[in-house]
Amino acid sequence: MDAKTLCMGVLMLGDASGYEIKKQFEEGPFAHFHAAGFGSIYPALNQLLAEGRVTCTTEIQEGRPSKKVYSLTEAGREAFARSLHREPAPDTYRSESVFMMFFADQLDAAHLARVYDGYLEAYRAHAERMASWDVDGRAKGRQFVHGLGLAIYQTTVEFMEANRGTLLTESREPAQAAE
Amino acid sequence: MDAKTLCMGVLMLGDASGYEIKKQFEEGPFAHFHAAGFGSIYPALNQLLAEGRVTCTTEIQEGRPSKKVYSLTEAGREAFARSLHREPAPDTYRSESVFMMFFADQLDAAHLARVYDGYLEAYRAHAERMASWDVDGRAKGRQFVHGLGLAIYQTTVEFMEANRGTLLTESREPAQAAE
DNA sequence: ACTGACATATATCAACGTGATATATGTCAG
DNA sequence: CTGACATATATCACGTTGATATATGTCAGT
Repeated sequence: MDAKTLCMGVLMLGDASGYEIKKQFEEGPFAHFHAAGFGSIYPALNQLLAEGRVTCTTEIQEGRPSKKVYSLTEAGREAFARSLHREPAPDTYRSESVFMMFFADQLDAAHLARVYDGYLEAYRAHAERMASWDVDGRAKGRQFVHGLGLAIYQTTVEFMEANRGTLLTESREPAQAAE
Repeated sequence: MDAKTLCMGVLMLGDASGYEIKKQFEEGPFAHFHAAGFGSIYPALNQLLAEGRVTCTTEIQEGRPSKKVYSLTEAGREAFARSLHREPAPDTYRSESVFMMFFADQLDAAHLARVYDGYLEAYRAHAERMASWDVDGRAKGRQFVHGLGLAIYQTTVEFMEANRGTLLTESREPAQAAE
């Protein structure tokens, strides 16, 4: 999915600046199944502007730098709908942490414990944050995606809590406290 | 994780050609948590060769094109161990299908059903393929990663089977047979 | 009053990876 | 003998990633 479609998707939920779009991919409803950085968002917004798919208004704020707020045009909504009807590319999932856990035998016990507990903690935080969202009254697609993401996060946390002992050799060395 | 480390990881399990390394990321034990294409594998192998981390032997085969089989050197094994002890980058997961499902309201019923069932079928196939692997006697990291991947695939399949009706409007239109 | 840490905000760029394409050998079914 | 498929290596345009630069303003500590 190209950055332009991703930006249009966020703008379908409401007007936003480049900075706010990035936050949607970090903390918002898209966070668990897609990402985007400034390096792709800003060029994408400029292209969308040149193509007439968004309009841009500079908003002067008090106590903060000004921001450029982008808004989808009718042409933008149509282009987005067309993008949604293409064939989806296969999922990609990449985890350096899991790659490391795969080679647990080659790892220092302390490093393995740090990676493991860091990973578990990150997923626990994701699961808790998602569980706290209220999706009542939202579009059914959004509710479905929320439920699916939550189920996957919870499964991961449960599996890792249940199998921690099988991977980490419970040593009494001072490698215990995760940094 | 850079392509060089990924290639070294595969070579830790045994000598392989570039083509075989790619297959490991498509069908092998790494398939569900990392990917790599020819465009990154071949340059990575050439760099590893130049750095003395692998050796290369051309194997002439009957009934098939010759292949270049790569083998880790001691320096390669050490470099790999160092890579494993760096801080892991956060996971990235990206799914165009889930992005589309998020916007279910904006989709044709036929397209939505096709995306949904295609996705479910793909995950069912992954789950079945992984369930058929025998990991007894393998390294404990490998067993752990296998169990985690399987749990996630199964959760996804179960969630999608249980919630299909909530997202797809069960119409009696001829949009039924998925292409 | 000053410092450092943090949050908001836009923008750019080298380095890297993706996905498509080219090339070549050989099998197998129709 | 044609087309589809699998094996096998290689390259390249394009887009993304992750780091860096720039700037404004708040807040807590010294």
